[in-house]
Amino acid sequence: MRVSKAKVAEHRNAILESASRLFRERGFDKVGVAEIMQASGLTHGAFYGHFRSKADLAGEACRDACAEGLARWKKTGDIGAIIDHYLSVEHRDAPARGCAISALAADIARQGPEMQEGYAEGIRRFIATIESHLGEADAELRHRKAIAIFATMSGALTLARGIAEGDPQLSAEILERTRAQLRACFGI
Amino acid sequence: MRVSKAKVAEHRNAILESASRLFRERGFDKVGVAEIMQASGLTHGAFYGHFRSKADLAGEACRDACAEGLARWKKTGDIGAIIDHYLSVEHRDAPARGCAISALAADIARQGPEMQEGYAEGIRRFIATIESHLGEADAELRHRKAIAIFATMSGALTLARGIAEGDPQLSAEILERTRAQLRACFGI
DNA sequence: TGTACATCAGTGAACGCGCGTTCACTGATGTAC
DNA sequence: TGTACATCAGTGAACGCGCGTTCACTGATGTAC
Repeated sequence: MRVSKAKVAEHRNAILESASRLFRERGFDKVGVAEIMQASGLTHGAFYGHFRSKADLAGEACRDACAEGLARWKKTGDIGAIIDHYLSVEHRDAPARGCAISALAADIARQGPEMQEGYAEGIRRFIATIESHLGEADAELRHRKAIAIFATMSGALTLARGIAEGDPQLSAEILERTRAQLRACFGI
Repeated sequence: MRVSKAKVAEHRNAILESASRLFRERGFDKVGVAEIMQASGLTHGAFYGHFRSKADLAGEACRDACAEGLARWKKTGDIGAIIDHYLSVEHRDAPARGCAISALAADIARQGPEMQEGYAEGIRRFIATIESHLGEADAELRHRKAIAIFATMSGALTLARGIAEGDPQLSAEILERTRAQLRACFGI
């Protein structure tokens, strides 16, 4: 049955939110259209009234998740606090509400260039945000440092997540040591 | 038709090799049993004479790929050379023959603890190998540095791979800047 | 060494399953009068 | 404002497809004599 225009917009947002959450949690391929729609309180058939395809939704959900993460970073304001949260056990265990870049990296690498472009834009913005928080005067050096910091953060998080259940001790150690090393290396 | 014992061993090795290569290239879920068997010169039906399941093969292939990478690192002997190769465009574009930790991280995170354990063991060994190449005298600090270096390397490679097609310029930049920053930071 | 037979690796058809996607239908919404 | 009708968001059955896995069969290998 037909629903009001306000409801349509609500439903679209619900689908995007569910997808953004579920994709980060389990990856594009492990989440079905039907599951996303159920999580949104709808049936699978209604999906194609909102999005052209699952891939189309993935692109939008990815962009949304990036924007959400950036907004949180910008609100925090302090690079030390950002790193501490990023490399925390809490962030490791809650990918659904965490950094999209880290959670979706592997999935994106296997998508087409179109989708990678949006993702690259996200990476650029995250790096720029780190840059804006660094005390380094030399712009060139500041850029280089920001790239390395982001690579280190996302790398450590990915490693920690990969063994969170299989070797929780090493997982926590990677997060903790990387945090300490980043602080020491960049005087944060 | 029955084949000789030597052939059986050959076939098993061929399956492991194909799987190790294909899994790193495209991930566990994007490679089918039939494709692996075809790449090994066999038909899909013969698979279950060699392995209990696809998951079973994934575990063995992952262990093999880790061992292969470690052997290469140990042969290189110089941490600067290891980093330069790891963060090269060549390595980025050849995941099939590259570091298994980086290529399989996302897949492993979604597997059971059993598989994660073998993977964690691989990470430990890679970190230990980096440690053995560092000039740092303090053991504690050496360990910390090795963890951070490995996190940085794998993180930068993952980011670079995620946007290799969508933004090749940023992709190459991430590799290059991270290389320079690692050398500067750790005096390599 | 030669022969007869049991073993078993490999083949290819078939199975059940879940997936993305389509579509005829339903009934509430929005609109024209 | 009230009514009659066109619109269209949502439903749920159905589709085709590819996947992991099973299994009856084949025929070369390995073995017992």
